[in-house]
Amino acid sequence: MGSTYEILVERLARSFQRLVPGSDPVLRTSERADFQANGVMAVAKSLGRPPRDVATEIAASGDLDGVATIEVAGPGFLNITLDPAFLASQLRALIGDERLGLTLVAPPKTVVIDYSAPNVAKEMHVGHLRSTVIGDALARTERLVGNQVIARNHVGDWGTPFGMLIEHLLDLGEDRAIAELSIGDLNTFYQGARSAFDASEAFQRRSRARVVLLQGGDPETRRLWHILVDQSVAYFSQVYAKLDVTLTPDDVVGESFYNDALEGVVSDLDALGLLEDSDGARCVFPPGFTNRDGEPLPLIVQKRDEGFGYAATDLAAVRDRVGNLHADELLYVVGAPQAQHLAMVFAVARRAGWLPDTVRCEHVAFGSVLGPDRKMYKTRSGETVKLVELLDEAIERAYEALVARGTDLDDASRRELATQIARAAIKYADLSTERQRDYVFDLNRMLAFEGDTGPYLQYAHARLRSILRRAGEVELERATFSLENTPSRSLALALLGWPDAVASALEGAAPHRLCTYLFDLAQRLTAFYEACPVLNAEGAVRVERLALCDLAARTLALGLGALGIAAPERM
RNA sequence: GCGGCUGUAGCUCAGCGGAUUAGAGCAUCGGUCUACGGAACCGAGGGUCGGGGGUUCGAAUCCCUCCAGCCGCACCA
Repeated sequence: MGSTYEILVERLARSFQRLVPGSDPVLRTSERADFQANGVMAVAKSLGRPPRDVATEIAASGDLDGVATIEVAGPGFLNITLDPAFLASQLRALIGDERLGLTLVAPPKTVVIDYSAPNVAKEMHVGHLRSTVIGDALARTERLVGNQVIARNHVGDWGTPFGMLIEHLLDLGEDRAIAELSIGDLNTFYQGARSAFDASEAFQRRSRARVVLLQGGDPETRRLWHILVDQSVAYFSQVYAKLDVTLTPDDVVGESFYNDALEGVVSDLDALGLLEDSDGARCVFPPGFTNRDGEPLPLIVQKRDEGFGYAATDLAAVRDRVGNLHADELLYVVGAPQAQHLAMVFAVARRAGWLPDTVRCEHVAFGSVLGPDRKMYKTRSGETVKLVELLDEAIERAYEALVARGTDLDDASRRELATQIARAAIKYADLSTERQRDYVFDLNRMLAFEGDTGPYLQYAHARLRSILRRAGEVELERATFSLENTPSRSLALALLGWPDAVASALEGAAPHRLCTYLFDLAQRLTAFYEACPVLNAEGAVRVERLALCDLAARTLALGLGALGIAAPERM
């Protein structure tokens, strides 16, 4: 069974397609009725008939009998109002349904999501926030609808900087280096390597020689490299735990993983006749890409020095994900500046036959996190801001707010709650605006308990839970859903829209649509509280109102969960 | 120069597969109620939807053009 919206579309489409095959009712929610269908005008146009005439015919078709009534309005809109009995039965069906009407994808798809991607031996900073948070929300939402998610944390664990990093590790001594890395002091380590490299030509020579050893597979060098990787991955895991992100060390499949596949990428492209030599570099020139002189733009897979560019790695990753992991969908949660590069990689992969048209492949691009000055978010001294420090500050502020409010929690619980609120604040602020936009990082606004914020939604949920706790045991199955007034009916309609909100968020890889839905739900709740006292009501009315509260609470919890945000019982 | 993204109320943002009076939050102003959790609710003011053209009965939404900001445009990933 589909959502209420889907049922309406399906039934309306019968009339529409009888008139014009392939036409769409263009069904939307409406302020004037429960739904409105805007597709009549287009149909009337192609038929050359007056729109109102066509609308009247569709209204009289009986397609919505037993479900809703249709009223013709304005130039030819169909205003649709659900029959009370149908509405009630739709709501009753949600009571025993853990997923609240959300149907599982059948058969499940395999979705590979590439996100987070920090660099080994480098601090995680705000630049990684968006990829991590958006990617994790998409992963959770995909799992919620039954898809199999394979997370790929494409960490930067290879390349010329590793010569320098390994030499620095040796200079520090293994023990000291490990100590520095294990406490997450990656900035100090990296900057130490950097300044040694900048200061000493001898160090530079050693670094270059070390790169050669690393690439040549020298066992001792590989061992040292592994130390860097393992320590970093352990640190990343701590950050993910603090953020409540589902990535694990198993999801780390770094650049180095593809090393053995790179030669194959080049030789296969060559065999396909796609490879061209340009200034000594081996390139593919996908159509439609030009450089600043209007000449074809190359995707460089092998550099003049025989080294492989990251395009080769990305192509190998596509092959692995499609060929070995059998992905039905590839999502790359990567910043907008990479748009051209990824578009070229995808284009080449398609041409090479490594990325069939049946596989959805999308660059889930996002804008930057800005500081108060609307420039890239940096510290006053111009350095990047550590992700953990950002989170710690948010936790501290949330904690203080809880203290000031005087909640009767023990300190450990208060800590935990503050952590949940802080995560909610930061994640929701990131997820709730349209991905492609830049947004200004403003803890005050994010942590506010009013307005369109994560904490507000958590609060809306906690408030419902409080009511439900006080109500005690109630047989919600007995709810009749008579929906006696506008606020309760409006709330009910929102509850029925949950599956559509999830579908829409997944379709556009757009978590903000889910945010918008949840915030709208929370707002309808406040209107509902005003008009419908719950605990003071009696009999069937009380049961119905409690049932609405229960459905709303569960919808909020499920929705927040899909975003990676906890829904605490009390606040 | 070419390409991409962004430009909607004082501020932060939805809406952009065209459709009935352009929505929300914050802020401002004015109200409500011994509160099922006042971290509340109700109401008001506030917008040439960056500018200009075009398509259409109808455009914030589609097309063209211009302006502004950010980003990308061959061997660092």
